[in-house]
Amino acid sequence: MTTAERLALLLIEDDPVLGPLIAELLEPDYAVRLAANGQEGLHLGLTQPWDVMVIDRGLPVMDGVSVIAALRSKGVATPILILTALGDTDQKVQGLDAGANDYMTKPFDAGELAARLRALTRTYSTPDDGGAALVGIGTWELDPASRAVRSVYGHTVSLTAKEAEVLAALAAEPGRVFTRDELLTGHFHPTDQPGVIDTYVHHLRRKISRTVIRTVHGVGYQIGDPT
Amino acid sequence: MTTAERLALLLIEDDPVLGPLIAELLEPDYAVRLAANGQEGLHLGLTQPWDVMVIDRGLPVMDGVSVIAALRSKGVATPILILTALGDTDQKVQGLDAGANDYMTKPFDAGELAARLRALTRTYSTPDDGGAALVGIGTWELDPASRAVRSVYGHTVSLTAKEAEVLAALAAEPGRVFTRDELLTGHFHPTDQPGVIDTYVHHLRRKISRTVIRTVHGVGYQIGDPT
DNA sequence: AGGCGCCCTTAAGAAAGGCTTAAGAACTCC
DNA sequence: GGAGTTCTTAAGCCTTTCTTAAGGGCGCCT
Repeated sequence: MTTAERLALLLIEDDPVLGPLIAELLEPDYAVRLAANGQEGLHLGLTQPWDVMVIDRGLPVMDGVSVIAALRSKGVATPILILTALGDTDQKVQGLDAGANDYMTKPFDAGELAARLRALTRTYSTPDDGGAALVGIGTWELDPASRAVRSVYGHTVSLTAKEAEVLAALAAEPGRVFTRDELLTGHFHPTDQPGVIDTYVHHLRRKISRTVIRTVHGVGYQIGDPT
Repeated sequence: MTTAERLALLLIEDDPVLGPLIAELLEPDYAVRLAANGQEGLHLGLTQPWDVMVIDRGLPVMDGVSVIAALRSKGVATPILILTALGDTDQKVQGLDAGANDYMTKPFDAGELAARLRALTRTYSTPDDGGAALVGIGTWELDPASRAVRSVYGHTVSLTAKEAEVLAALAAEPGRVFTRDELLTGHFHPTDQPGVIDTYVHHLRRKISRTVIRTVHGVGYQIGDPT
């Protein structure tokens, strides 16, 4: 397989025509899961790790903005692009206020959507001299000091101490593969099982993005570009 | 984790139809507690921390304006929006005079109510020339220097010395996370336990707003968003 | 294609930390 | 000196976080 693994994308769109259409449009580049209503989408968003979400604003029963607010309040920091048929400024502000990372109005250009999604899922890390590091994921940025993941719009989602330790350790040297034991030393109790790391990696993937941390089978974990 | 947790809203409304209706309307965005009369509402308002209150003007037994006046006299500065069926100017002035921060007449537009509540609960911090910082919540402004919370309508609610010290320390550097020990040094007796801080934080939350001060689990407290 | 590890995911108990309350001490202001 | 605040402490309860473990799924190698 020469192609890199496709990113997991959660699409929440109730329109029976537009939903499958967008899904098909994105399928070549993303593993798309379509949720037809807000409740189903919220549940999927909370329980599985995703790389990015595309959410319709005008959903029946549970509004898109409410879904985003609920996800963010539960500590999910995954990048979200919100779609709407209406384009006035108030709604744009409201969507971004609720915790969206980007915003597009229908009808939209397929190329632009693809470009915006690429921007949201682009990861980069800038190692710091002090050992701390700012890790960037699309419009998100991790601040190790306050253990918070912050978007450029000012919304923050906080990590727990251990989650932040694992992420910081990996981010300190982007590209390097760490074994579980290496990630344990210095930060965790001497008695901890290497399996603890697996759990925190899972937490981080669910909270931020499925692909922030790459698994190197038989060795350990890695962050940053695998070039 | 939690940043963007839902805000706690106290709704005091005696109408058996309108009360639950408004509550349901706001539930997606707020954790709503409905009080069916002024006495119950006043008690809840005094004993628990809230982010915002919506109070009906025409309550039986204890009038909405009286409830507001009582809350303010006890040092509660939480933003209050007062609702009424009657829209003449006198009553509007009376409500605001009593200490309300905003005013709406029934029947009202759900979107407008939501917008006004957002405005009342929006927090911001503005660094002062002198190095101190002002923390704003809706139409309130907290001035750590003079230990007072002042509304644009001229009402003030005062804090105690220790409450103001904690607030001032946190507000001096918005976004920075302070440990309990850092908050103790310089201002408190050398013998004081770090747990004192917890108590004052609780006081500030009850008096002003549940979310002015954010807890960073295992580390300390933080004010404002590091924008 | 099959077997063998490794990894993912979940759930649940344990531990730690924070919240809330109440009550006595200290302080202020008449 | 007395009444009313304000300050401080501490204890119990509650929430969050940490840790372990086990089952199922998936990738890798022969």
